[in-house]
Amino acid sequence: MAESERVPAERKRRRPTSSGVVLSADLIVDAACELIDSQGAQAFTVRKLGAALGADPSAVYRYFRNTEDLLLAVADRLIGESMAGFAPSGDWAADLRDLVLRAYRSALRHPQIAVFSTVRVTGRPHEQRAVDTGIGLLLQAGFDDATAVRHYHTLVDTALGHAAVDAGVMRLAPAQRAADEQAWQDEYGSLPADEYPSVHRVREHLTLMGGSAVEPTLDLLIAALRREVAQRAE
Amino acid sequence: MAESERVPAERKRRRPTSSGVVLSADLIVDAACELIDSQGAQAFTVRKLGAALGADPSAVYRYFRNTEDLLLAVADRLIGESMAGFAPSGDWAADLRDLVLRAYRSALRHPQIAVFSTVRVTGRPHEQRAVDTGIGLLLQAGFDDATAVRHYHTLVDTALGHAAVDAGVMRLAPAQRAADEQAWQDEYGSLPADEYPSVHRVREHLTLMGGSAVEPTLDLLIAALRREVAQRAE
DNA sequence: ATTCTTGTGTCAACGGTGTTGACGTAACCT
DNA sequence: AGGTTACGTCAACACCGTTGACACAAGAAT
Repeated sequence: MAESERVPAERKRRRPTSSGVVLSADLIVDAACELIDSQGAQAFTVRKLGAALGADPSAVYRYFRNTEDLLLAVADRLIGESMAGFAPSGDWAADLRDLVLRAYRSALRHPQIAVFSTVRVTGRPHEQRAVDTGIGLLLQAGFDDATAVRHYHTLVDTALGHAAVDAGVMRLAPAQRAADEQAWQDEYGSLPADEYPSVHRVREHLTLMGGSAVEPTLDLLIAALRREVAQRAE
Repeated sequence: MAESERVPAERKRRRPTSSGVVLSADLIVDAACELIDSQGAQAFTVRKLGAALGADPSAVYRYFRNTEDLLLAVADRLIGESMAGFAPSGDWAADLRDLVLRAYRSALRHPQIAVFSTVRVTGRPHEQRAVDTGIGLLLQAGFDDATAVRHYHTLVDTALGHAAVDAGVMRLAPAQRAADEQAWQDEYGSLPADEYPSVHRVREHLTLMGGSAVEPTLDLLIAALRREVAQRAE
Protein backbone atom coordinates (compact mmCIF):
# COMPACT_ATOMS: atom_id res chain seq x y z
CA MET A 1 0.00 0.00 0.00
CA ALA A 2 2.63 2.46 -1.05
CA GLU A 3 1.79 6.10 -1.18
CA SER A 4 3.00 8.41 -3.86
CA GLU A 5 6.06 9.51 -2.00
CA ARG A 6 8.30 12.26 -3.00
CA VAL A 7 10.65 10.59 -0.58
CA PRO A 8 12.02 7.06 -0.19
CA ALA A 9 9.55 4.88 1.67
CA GLU A 10 11.74 4.36 4.69
CA ARG A 11 12.81 7.33 6.68
CA LYS A 12 15.98 7.39 8.67
CA ARG A 13 15.98 10.70 10.36
CA ARG A 14 13.00 11.02 12.60
CA ARG A 15 13.20 14.42 14.08
CA PRO A 16 10.36 15.17 16.46
CA THR A 17 8.33 18.31 15.94
CA SER A 18 8.51 21.16 18.40
CA SER A 19 5.62 19.58 20.27
CA GLY A 20 7.37 16.23 20.45
CA VAL A 21 5.47 14.24 17.82
CA VAL A 22 7.43 12.08 15.41
CA LEU A 23 5.77 12.41 12.00
CA SER A 24 5.22 9.72 9.39
CA ALA A 25 3.04 9.36 6.33
CA ASP A 26 0.82 6.91 8.18
CA LEU A 27 0.42 9.22 11.12
CA ILE A 28 -0.55 12.05 8.83
CA VAL A 29 -3.16 9.90 7.10
CA ASP A 30 -4.47 8.93 10.53
CA ALA A 31 -4.81 12.53 11.55
CA ALA A 32 -6.44 13.47 8.27
CA CYS A 33 -9.06 10.73 8.64
CA GLU A 34 -9.77 11.75 12.19
CA LEU A 35 -10.07 15.38 11.28
CA ILE A 36 -12.46 14.71 8.42
CA ASP A 37 -14.54 12.32 10.49
CA SER A 38 -14.89 14.59 13.48
CA GLN A 39 -15.10 18.03 11.95
CA GLY A 40 -16.62 17.33 8.58
CA ALA A 41 -14.81 17.41 5.28
CA GLN A 42 -15.46 21.10 4.90
CA ALA A 43 -13.28 21.66 7.92
CA PHE A 44 -10.32 19.82 6.46
CA THR A 45 -7.47 22.18 5.72
CA VAL A 46 -3.76 21.66 5.67
CA ARG A 47 -3.39 24.21 8.39
CA LYS A 48 -5.81 22.50 10.72
CA LEU A 49 -4.14 19.22 9.93
CA GLY A 50 -0.88 20.72 11.01
CA ALA A 51 -2.45 21.95 14.22
CA ALA A 52 -3.97 18.54 14.91
CA LEU A 53 -0.59 16.93 14.37
CA GLY A 54 1.19 19.43 16.56
CA ALA A 55 3.40 20.41 13.66
CA ASP A 56 3.80 23.21 11.21
CA PRO A 57 1.33 22.76 8.33
CA SER A 58 4.08 22.81 5.78
CA ALA A 59 5.64 19.70 7.28
CA VAL A 60 2.94 17.74 5.47
CA TYR A 61 4.61 18.60 2.18
CA ARG A 62 7.64 16.58 3.19
CA TYR A 63 5.45 13.51 2.91
CA PHE A 64 2.93 14.35 0.20
CA ARG A 65 3.30 16.43 -2.92
CA ASN A 66 0.06 18.29 -2.29
CA THR A 67 -3.36 17.97 -0.74
CA GLU A 68 -4.75 15.80 -3.51
CA ASP A 69 -1.89 13.41 -3.12
CA LEU A 70 -2.64 13.12 0.57
CA LEU A 71 -6.34 12.55 -0.05
CA LEU A 72 -5.50 9.76 -2.51
CA ALA A 73 -3.52 8.07 0.23
CA VAL A 74 -6.54 8.37 2.49
CA ALA A 75 -8.76 6.90 -0.24
CA ASP A 76 -6.31 4.06 -0.59
CA ARG A 77 -6.71 3.20 3.04
CA LEU A 78 -10.49 3.30 2.63
CA ILE A 79 -10.62 0.45 0.16
CA GLY A 80 -8.73 -1.78 2.52
CA GLU A 81 -10.86 -0.85 5.50
CA SER A 82 -14.14 -1.42 3.71
CA MET A 83 -13.49 -5.04 2.83
CA ALA A 84 -11.98 -6.02 6.15
CA GLY A 85 -14.27 -8.46 7.86
CA PHE A 86 -16.34 -9.37 4.84
CA ALA A 87 -17.41 -13.01 5.24
CA PRO A 88 -19.68 -14.53 2.59
CA SER A 89 -22.61 -16.44 4.02
CA GLY A 90 -23.40 -18.49 0.93
CA ASP A 91 -26.56 -16.57 0.03
CA TRP A 92 -25.36 -14.75 -3.06
CA ALA A 93 -27.97 -12.04 -2.90
CA ALA A 94 -27.37 -11.21 0.75
CA ASP A 95 -23.63 -11.33 0.23
CA LEU A 96 -23.81 -9.00 -2.74
CA ARG A 97 -25.89 -6.60 -0.74
CA ASP A 98 -23.36 -6.68 2.06
CA LEU A 99 -20.40 -6.27 -0.27
CA VAL A 100 -21.84 -3.30 -2.08
CA LEU A 101 -23.12 -1.70 1.09
CA ARG A 102 -19.61 -1.90 2.51
CA ALA A 103 -18.27 0.04 -0.43
CA TYR A 104 -20.98 2.59 0.10
CA ARG A 105 -20.40 2.97 3.82
CA SER A 106 -16.67 3.32 3.63
CA ALA A 107 -16.98 5.84 0.83
CA LEU A 108 -19.44 7.75 2.91
CA ARG A 109 -17.22 7.71 5.96
CA HIS A 110 -15.01 10.19 4.16
CA PRO A 111 -17.40 12.28 2.13
CA GLN A 112 -14.95 14.63 0.53
CA ILE A 113 -12.84 11.77 -0.67
CA ALA A 114 -15.81 9.84 -1.95
CA VAL A 115 -16.56 12.35 -4.67
CA PHE A 116 -13.30 11.93 -6.51
CA SER A 117 -12.14 8.51 -5.33
CA THR A 118 -15.19 6.84 -6.84
CA VAL A 119 -14.28 7.68 -10.41
CA ARG A 120 -10.82 6.23 -10.74
CA VAL A 121 -9.81 2.69 -11.48
CA THR A 122 -7.07 2.09 -8.97
CA GLY A 123 -6.20 -1.43 -10.07
CA ARG A 124 -4.77 -2.02 -6.62
CA PRO A 125 -4.94 -5.30 -4.73
CA HIS A 126 -7.89 -4.44 -2.53
CA GLU A 127 -9.95 -3.22 -5.44
CA GLN A 128 -9.06 -6.31 -7.45
CA ARG A 129 -10.09 -8.57 -4.59
CA ALA A 130 -13.43 -6.79 -4.27
CA VAL A 131 -14.14 -7.00 -8.00
CA ASP A 132 -13.36 -10.70 -8.08
CA THR A 133 -15.57 -11.36 -5.08
CA GLY A 134 -18.51 -9.41 -6.47
CA ILE A 135 -18.40 -10.94 -9.92
CA GLY A 136 -17.92 -14.34 -8.30
CA LEU A 137 -21.17 -13.94 -6.38
CA LEU A 138 -23.06 -13.13 -9.57
CA LEU A 139 -21.57 -16.11 -11.37
CA GLN A 140 -22.53 -18.27 -8.42
CA ALA A 141 -26.07 -16.95 -8.80
CA GLY A 142 -26.12 -18.40 -12.29
CA PHE A 143 -25.66 -15.39 -14.53
CA ASP A 144 -23.58 -15.83 -17.64
CA ASP A 145 -20.23 -14.05 -17.88
CA ALA A 146 -21.30 -10.90 -19.69
CA THR A 147 -24.42 -10.45 -17.61
CA ALA A 148 -22.47 -10.88 -14.41
CA VAL A 149 -20.11 -8.10 -15.43
CA ARG A 150 -22.98 -5.85 -16.42
CA HIS A 151 -24.82 -6.39 -13.17
CA TYR A 152 -21.69 -5.89 -11.14
CA HIS A 153 -21.10 -2.61 -12.88
CA THR A 154 -24.67 -1.60 -12.13
CA LEU A 155 -24.46 -2.42 -8.45
CA VAL A 156 -21.10 -0.79 -7.86
CA ASP A 157 -21.84 2.40 -9.73
CA THR A 158 -25.17 2.68 -7.97
CA ALA A 159 -23.62 2.29 -4.54
CA LEU A 160 -20.85 4.72 -5.29
CA GLY A 161 -23.29 7.13 -6.87
CA HIS A 162 -25.40 7.14 -3.76
CA ALA A 163 -22.27 7.57 -1.74
CA ALA A 164 -21.37 10.62 -3.79
CA VAL A 165 -24.83 12.11 -3.36
CA ASP A 166 -25.04 11.34 0.35
CA ALA A 167 -21.49 12.50 0.83
CA GLY A 168 -22.52 15.86 -0.50
CA VAL A 169 -25.10 16.06 2.22
CA MET A 170 -22.57 15.08 4.85
CA ARG A 171 -20.25 17.80 3.69
CA LEU A 172 -22.69 20.36 4.91
CA ALA A 173 -22.19 21.73 8.37
CA PRO A 174 -24.55 19.98 10.81
CA ALA A 175 -26.76 23.04 11.19
CA GLN A 176 -26.96 23.45 7.43
CA ARG A 177 -27.83 19.77 7.06
CA ALA A 178 -30.64 20.00 9.58
CA ALA A 179 -31.99 23.02 7.77
CA ASP A 180 -31.85 21.10 4.50
CA GLU A 181 -33.92 18.24 5.88
CA GLN A 182 -36.32 20.69 7.42
CA ALA A 183 -36.66 22.25 3.99
CA TRP A 184 -38.62 19.26 2.80
CA GLN A 185 -41.27 20.09 5.36
CA ASP A 186 -41.07 23.85 5.18
CA GLU A 187 -40.79 24.44 1.47
CA TYR A 188 -42.63 21.42 0.16
CA GLY A 189 -45.04 20.75 3.00
CA SER A 190 -47.02 23.90 2.31
CA LEU A 191 -47.21 23.95 -1.46
CA PRO A 192 -50.74 24.72 -2.68
CA ALA A 193 -52.94 21.78 -3.66
CA ASP A 194 -54.04 23.26 -6.95
CA GLU A 195 -50.59 23.83 -8.38
CA TYR A 196 -48.79 20.90 -6.81
CA PRO A 197 -51.45 18.28 -6.21
CA SER A 198 -49.16 15.30 -5.80
CA VAL A 199 -46.74 16.94 -3.43
CA HIS A 200 -49.65 18.28 -1.45
CA ARG A 201 -51.21 14.87 -1.16
CA VAL A 202 -48.06 13.19 0.17
CA ARG A 203 -46.97 16.10 2.35
CA GLU A 204 -47.16 13.99 5.51
CA HIS A 205 -44.49 11.67 4.17
CA LEU A 206 -41.94 14.09 2.83
CA THR A 207 -39.56 13.45 5.70
CA LEU A 208 -38.82 10.19 3.90
CA MET A 209 -36.88 12.30 1.41
CA GLY A 210 -34.45 13.12 4.18
CA GLY A 211 -32.15 10.17 4.70
CA SER A 212 -30.22 8.08 2.27
CA ALA A 213 -31.89 6.00 -0.41
CA VAL A 214 -29.16 3.41 -0.84
CA GLU A 215 -30.80 0.59 1.00
CA PRO A 216 -34.19 0.86 -0.71
CA THR A 217 -32.39 1.13 -4.02
CA LEU A 218 -30.24 -1.92 -3.42
CA ASP A 219 -33.25 -3.85 -2.21
CA LEU A 220 -35.08 -3.09 -5.43
CA LEU A 221 -32.07 -3.96 -7.58
CA ILE A 222 -31.41 -7.21 -5.81
CA ALA A 223 -35.07 -8.15 -5.92
CA ALA A 224 -34.93 -7.62 -9.67
CA LEU A 225 -31.83 -9.80 -9.94
CA ARG A 226 -33.39 -12.53 -7.81
CA ARG A 227 -36.40 -12.54 -10.08
CA GLU A 228 -34.20 -12.71 -13.17
CA VAL A 229 -32.53 -15.81 -11.79
CA ALA A 230 -35.84 -17.38 -10.85
CA GLN A 231 -37.25 -16.81 -14.34
CA ARG A 232 -34.15 -18.24 -15.91
CA ALA A 233 -34.60 -21.40 -13.85
CA GLU A 234 -38.15 -22.00 -15.06
CA MET B 1 -34.19 26.22 3.38
CA ALA B 2 -34.08 29.92 3.72
CA GLU B 3 -35.11 32.18 0.91
CA SER B 4 -32.37 32.86 -1.54
CA GLU B 5 -33.37 36.44 -2.02
CA ARG B 6 -32.15 38.94 0.43
CA VAL B 7 -34.08 41.35 -1.69
CA PRO B 8 -37.62 41.45 -3.05
CA ALA B 9 -37.82 39.52 -6.28
CA GLU B 10 -38.58 42.58 -8.38
CA ARG B 11 -35.96 45.24 -8.61
CA LYS B 12 -36.71 48.83 -9.29
CA ARG B 13 -33.41 50.56 -9.35
CA ARG B 14 -31.24 49.18 -12.09
CA ARG B 15 -27.99 51.00 -11.82
CA PRO B 16 -25.42 49.91 -14.41
CA THR B 17 -21.99 48.87 -13.21
CA SER B 18 -18.95 50.92 -14.01
CA SER B 19 -18.51 48.89 -17.19
CA GLY B 20 -22.08 49.51 -18.22
CA VAL B 21 -23.70 46.16 -17.48
CA VAL B 22 -27.06 46.11 -15.77
CA LEU B 23 -27.00 43.27 -13.26
CA SER B 24 -29.77 40.88 -12.39
CA ALA B 25 -29.98 37.53 -10.62
CA ASP B 26 -30.59 35.83 -13.96
CA LEU B 27 -27.62 37.47 -15.58
CA ILE B 28 -25.41 36.39 -12.70
CA VAL B 29 -26.61 32.81 -12.97
CA ASP B 30 -25.92 32.96 -16.71
CA ALA B 31 -22.39 34.10 -16.13
CA ALA B 32 -21.83 31.51 -13.41
CA CYS B 33 -23.00 28.66 -15.67
CA GLU B 34 -20.81 29.84 -18.49
CA LEU B 35 -17.83 30.19 -16.22
CA ILE B 36 -18.23 26.73 -14.74
CA ASP B 37 -18.87 25.07 -18.09
CA SER B 38 -15.90 26.60 -19.77
CA GLN B 39 -13.34 26.73 -17.00
CA GLY B 40 -14.40 23.91 -14.72
CA ALA B 41 -15.97 24.02 -11.30
CA GLN B 42 -12.56 24.35 -9.72
CA ALA B 43 -12.11 27.66 -11.51
CA PHE B 44 -15.32 29.14 -10.21
CA THR B 45 -14.68 31.97 -7.76
CA VAL B 46 -16.73 34.98 -6.84
CA ARG B 47 -13.92 37.20 -7.95
CA LYS B 48 -13.70 35.67 -11.40
CA LEU B 49 -17.44 35.84 -11.64
CA GLY B 50 -17.26 39.53 -10.91
CA ALA B 51 -14.63 39.97 -13.58
CA ALA B 52 -16.74 38.03 -16.10
CA LEU B 53 -19.71 40.22 -15.29
CA GLY B 54 -17.75 43.43 -15.50
CA ALA B 55 -18.69 44.27 -11.93
CA ASP B 56 -17.18 44.30 -8.51
CA PRO B 57 -17.27 40.78 -7.04
CA SER B 58 -19.13 41.96 -4.00
CA ALA B 59 -22.06 43.10 -6.14
CA VAL B 60 -23.07 39.45 -6.29
CA TYR B 61 -23.97 39.63 -2.62
CA ARG B 62 -26.73 42.08 -3.41
CA TYR B 63 -28.49 39.23 -5.21
CA PHE B 64 -27.42 36.11 -3.32
CA ARG B 65 -26.71 35.66 0.34
CA ASN B 66 -23.50 33.76 -0.38
CA THR B 67 -21.83 31.47 -2.89
CA GLU B 68 -23.82 28.45 -1.81
CA ASP B 69 -27.02 30.31 -2.44
CA LEU B 70 -25.89 31.26 -5.92
CA LEU B 71 -24.92 27.70 -6.72
CA LEU B 72 -28.37 26.52 -5.69
CA ALA B 73 -29.82 28.91 -8.23
CA VAL B 74 -27.47 27.45 -10.84
CA ALA B 75 -28.60 23.95 -9.91
CA ASP B 76 -32.23 24.89 -10.23
CA ARG B 77 -31.65 26.28 -13.68
CA LEU B 78 -30.24 22.90 -14.68
CA ILE B 79 -33.37 21.17 -13.45
CA GLY B 80 -35.46 23.58 -15.44
CA GLU B 81 -33.48 22.91 -18.59
CA SER B 82 -33.82 19.19 -18.15
CA MET B 83 -37.58 19.30 -17.76
CA ALA B 84 -38.17 21.46 -20.79
CA GLY B 85 -39.99 19.41 -23.37
CA PHE B 86 -41.07 16.64 -21.05
CA ALA B 87 -44.44 15.32 -22.23
CA PRO B 88 -46.01 12.43 -20.35
CA SER B 89 -47.26 9.63 -22.56
CA GLY B 90 -49.61 8.04 -20.04
CA ASP B 91 -47.46 4.98 -19.39
CA TRP B 92 -46.28 5.80 -15.89
CA ALA B 93 -43.24 3.53 -16.03
CA ALA B 94 -41.99 4.89 -19.33
CA ASP B 95 -42.67 8.43 -18.22
CA LEU B 96 -40.78 7.93 -14.98
CA ARG B 97 -37.86 6.50 -16.87
CA ASP B 98 -37.89 9.49 -19.18
CA LEU B 99 -38.20 12.00 -16.35
CA VAL B 100 -35.34 10.56 -14.36
CA LEU B 101 -33.16 10.05 -17.39
CA ARG B 102 -33.66 13.71 -18.24
CA ALA B 103 -32.32 14.69 -14.86
CA TYR B 104 -29.35 12.43 -15.46
CA ARG B 105 -28.64 13.73 -18.94
CA SER B 106 -28.82 17.38 -18.09
CA ALA B 107 -26.61 16.81 -15.09
CA LEU B 108 -24.16 15.07 -17.35
CA ARG B 109 -24.34 17.79 -19.97
CA HIS B 110 -22.76 20.08 -17.42
CA PRO B 111 -20.40 17.76 -15.63
CA GLN B 112 -18.74 20.52 -13.70
CA ILE B 113 -21.99 21.68 -12.23
CA ALA B 114 -23.33 18.19 -11.67
CA VAL B 115 -20.72 17.30 -9.13
CA PHE B 116 -22.03 19.74 -6.59
CA SER B 117 -25.55 20.43 -7.80
CA THR B 118 -26.75 16.86 -7.36
CA VAL B 119 -26.51 17.19 -3.69
CA ARG B 120 -28.77 19.87 -2.39
CA VAL B 121 -32.44 20.45 -1.98
CA THR B 122 -32.88 23.66 -3.88
CA GLY B 123 -36.51 24.19 -2.93
CA ARG B 124 -36.80 26.36 -5.98
CA PRO B 125 -39.55 26.44 -8.59
CA HIS B 126 -38.12 24.07 -11.16
CA GLU B 127 -37.27 21.49 -8.58
CA GLN B 128 -40.73 21.73 -7.07
CA ARG B 129 -42.35 21.15 -10.44
CA ALA B 130 -40.16 18.11 -11.12
CA VAL B 131 -40.85 16.60 -7.71
CA ASP B 132 -44.58 17.02 -8.15
CA THR B 133 -44.48 15.42 -11.57
CA GLY B 134 -42.42 12.46 -10.44
CA ILE B 135 -44.45 11.70 -7.36
CA GLY B 136 -47.61 12.17 -9.43
CA LEU B 137 -46.50 9.41 -11.80
CA LEU B 138 -45.94 7.03 -8.92
CA LEU B 139 -49.32 7.82 -7.41
CA GLN B 140 -50.85 7.25 -10.82
CA ALA B 141 -49.18 3.86 -10.84
CA GLY B 142 -51.12 2.99 -7.73
CA PHE B 143 -48.55 3.27 -4.98
CA ASP B 144 -49.72 4.63 -1.66
CA ASP B 145 -48.46 8.01 -0.52
CA ALA B 146 -45.51 6.93 1.59
CA THR B 147 -44.34 4.35 -0.91
CA ALA B 148 -44.53 6.84 -3.75
CA VAL B 149 -42.28 9.21 -1.85
CA ARG B 150 -39.82 6.46 -1.04
CA HIS B 151 -39.63 5.25 -4.62
CA TYR B 152 -39.26 8.76 -5.95
CA HIS B 153 -36.38 9.33 -3.61
CA THR B 154 -34.80 6.09 -4.78
CA LEU B 155 -35.09 6.89 -8.47
CA VAL B 156 -33.87 10.45 -8.22
CA ASP B 157 -30.92 9.74 -5.99
CA THR B 158 -29.92 6.86 -8.20
CA ALA B 159 -30.01 8.93 -11.36
CA LEU B 160 -28.15 11.79 -9.77
CA GLY B 161 -25.67 9.42 -8.22
CA HIS B 162 -24.86 7.92 -11.58
CA ALA B 163 -24.61 11.41 -12.98
CA ALA B 164 -22.11 12.33 -10.31
CA VAL B 165 -20.02 9.25 -10.97
CA ASP B 166 -20.18 9.59 -14.75
CA ALA B 167 -19.57 13.32 -14.55
CA GLY B 168 -16.45 12.59 -12.57
CA VAL B 169 -15.22 10.45 -15.42
CA MET B 170 -16.03 13.15 -17.96
CA ARG B 171 -13.97 15.62 -16.02
CA LEU B 172 -10.82 13.62 -16.51
CA ALA B 173 -8.64 14.74 -19.37
CA PRO B 174 -9.42 12.64 -22.47
CA ALA B 175 -6.06 10.88 -22.36
CA GLN B 176 -6.51 10.08 -18.70
CA ARG B 177 -9.99 8.76 -19.40
CA ALA B 178 -8.83 6.47 -22.18
CA ALA B 179 -6.08 5.14 -19.96
CA ASP B 180 -8.61 4.48 -17.22
CA GLU B 181 -10.82 2.43 -19.52
CA GLN B 182 -7.84 0.60 -20.89
CA ALA B 183 -6.92 -0.25 -17.32
CA TRP B 184 -9.84 -2.67 -17.15
CA GLN B 185 -8.22 -4.72 -19.87
CA ASP B 186 -4.61 -4.23 -18.87
CA GLU B 187 -4.81 -4.57 -15.13
CA TYR B 188 -7.74 -6.92 -14.84
CA GLY B 189 -7.55 -8.83 -18.10
CA SER B 190 -4.38 -10.62 -17.11
CA LEU B 191 -5.03 -11.49 -13.49
CA PRO B 192 -4.04 -15.10 -12.68
CA ALA B 193 -6.83 -17.66 -12.71
CA ASP B 194 -5.89 -19.23 -9.42
CA GLU B 195 -6.03 -16.05 -7.36
CA TYR B 196 -8.81 -14.26 -9.19
CA PRO B 197 -10.90 -17.01 -10.76
CA SER B 198 -14.02 -14.96 -11.41
CA VAL B 199 -12.29 -11.98 -12.98
CA HIS B 200 -10.22 -14.37 -15.06
CA ARG B 201 -13.30 -16.17 -16.29
CA VAL B 202 -15.09 -13.02 -17.44
CA ARG B 203 -11.99 -11.27 -18.77
CA GLU B 204 -13.44 -11.11 -22.28
CA HIS B 205 -16.30 -8.96 -21.08
CA LEU B 206 -14.52 -6.44 -18.87
CA THR B 207 -14.94 -3.69 -21.44
CA LEU B 208 -18.55 -3.60 -20.27
CA MET B 209 -17.22 -1.89 -17.15
CA GLY B 210 -16.36 1.07 -19.32
CA GLY B 211 -19.47 3.09 -20.12
CA SER B 212 -22.26 4.34 -17.92
CA ALA B 213 -24.53 2.02 -15.98
CA VAL B 214 -27.53 4.33 -15.63
CA GLU B 215 -29.79 2.74 -18.12
CA PRO B 216 -29.32 -0.84 -16.97
CA THR B 217 -29.81 0.37 -13.43
CA LEU B 218 -33.00 2.26 -14.19
CA ASP B 219 -34.32 -0.67 -16.17
CA LEU B 220 -33.83 -2.96 -13.21
CA LEU B 221 -35.42 -0.49 -10.82
CA ILE B 222 -38.44 0.15 -12.99
CA ALA B 223 -38.87 -3.54 -13.65
CA ALA B 224 -38.95 -4.04 -9.88
CA LEU B 225 -41.56 -1.29 -9.52
CA ARG B 226 -43.71 -2.69 -12.30
CA ARG B 227 -43.67 -6.06 -10.61
CA GLU B 228 -44.58 -4.51 -7.27
CA VAL B 229 -47.63 -2.93 -8.86
CA ALA B 230 -48.58 -6.14 -10.61
CA GLN B 231 -48.37 -8.13 -7.37
CA ARG B 232 -50.42 -5.52 -5.54
CA ALA B 233 -53.13 -5.89 -8.17
CA GLU B 234 -53.46 -9.61 -7.69
C1' DA C 1 35.22 12.77 19.38
C1' DT C 2 34.84 15.77 15.72
C1' DT C 3 33.25 17.16 11.42
C1' DC C 4 30.24 16.89 7.43
C1' DT C 5 25.98 16.06 5.00
C1' DT C 6 21.48 16.17 4.66
C1' DG C 7 16.74 15.15 5.98
C1' DT C 8 13.25 17.58 7.93
C1' DG C 9 10.66 20.84 10.95
C1' DT C 10 9.88 25.82 11.06
C1' DC C 11 9.05 30.36 9.54
C1' DA C 12 7.63 34.07 6.62
C1' DA C 13 5.67 35.28 2.57
C1' DC C 14 2.87 35.15 -1.82
C1' DG C 15 -1.15 35.20 -4.19
C1' DG C 16 -5.34 33.46 -3.88
C1' DT C 17 -10.16 32.82 -1.54
C1' DG C 18 -15.22 34.27 0.51
C1' DT C 19 -17.35 37.79 2.91
C1' DT C 20 -18.47 42.28 5.23
C1' DG C 21 -19.17 47.19 6.46
C1' DA C 22 -18.71 51.85 5.14
C1' DC C 23 -19.55 54.96 1.57
C1' DG C 24 -21.24 57.61 -2.25
C1' DT C 25 -24.20 58.10 -5.90
C1' DA C 26 -27.74 57.53 -9.09
C1' DA C 27 -32.51 56.12 -9.59
C1' DC C 28 -36.97 56.30 -8.18
C1' DC C 29 -40.95 58.48 -5.32
C1' DT C 30 -43.35 62.31 -3.74
C1' DA D 1 -36.83 69.71 -6.62
C1' DG D 2 -35.69 67.14 -2.81
C1' DG D 3 -35.39 62.93 -0.04
C1' DT D 4 -34.73 57.98 0.41
C1' DT D 5 -32.46 54.27 -0.43
C1' DA D 6 -30.98 50.44 -3.49
C1' DC D 7 -26.97 49.01 -5.05
C1' DG D 8 -22.24 49.23 -7.11
C1' DT D 9 -17.70 50.07 -5.28
C1' DC D 10 -13.85 49.94 -2.32
C1' DA D 11 -10.87 48.47 1.33
C1' DA D 12 -10.18 45.34 4.72
C1' DC D 13 -10.32 40.87 7.29
C1' DA D 14 -9.38 36.28 8.12
C1' DC D 15 -8.67 32.46 6.05
C1' DC D 16 -6.65 29.14 2.40
C1' DG D 17 -2.65 26.01 -0.22
C1' DT D 18 1.88 26.21 -1.34
C1' DT D 19 6.85 27.47 -1.61
C1' DG D 20 11.71 28.88 -0.63
C1' DA D 21 14.99 30.04 2.73
C1' DC D 22 16.71 28.72 6.90
C1' DA D 23 18.21 26.34 11.20
C1' DC D 24 19.37 22.35 13.31
C1' DA D 25 19.77 17.70 14.80
C1' DA D 26 20.47 12.87 13.26
C1' DG D 27 23.36 9.81 11.16
C1' DA D 28 27.70 8.91 8.48
C1' DA D 29 32.46 9.50 7.91
C1' DT D 30 36.70 10.47 9.67
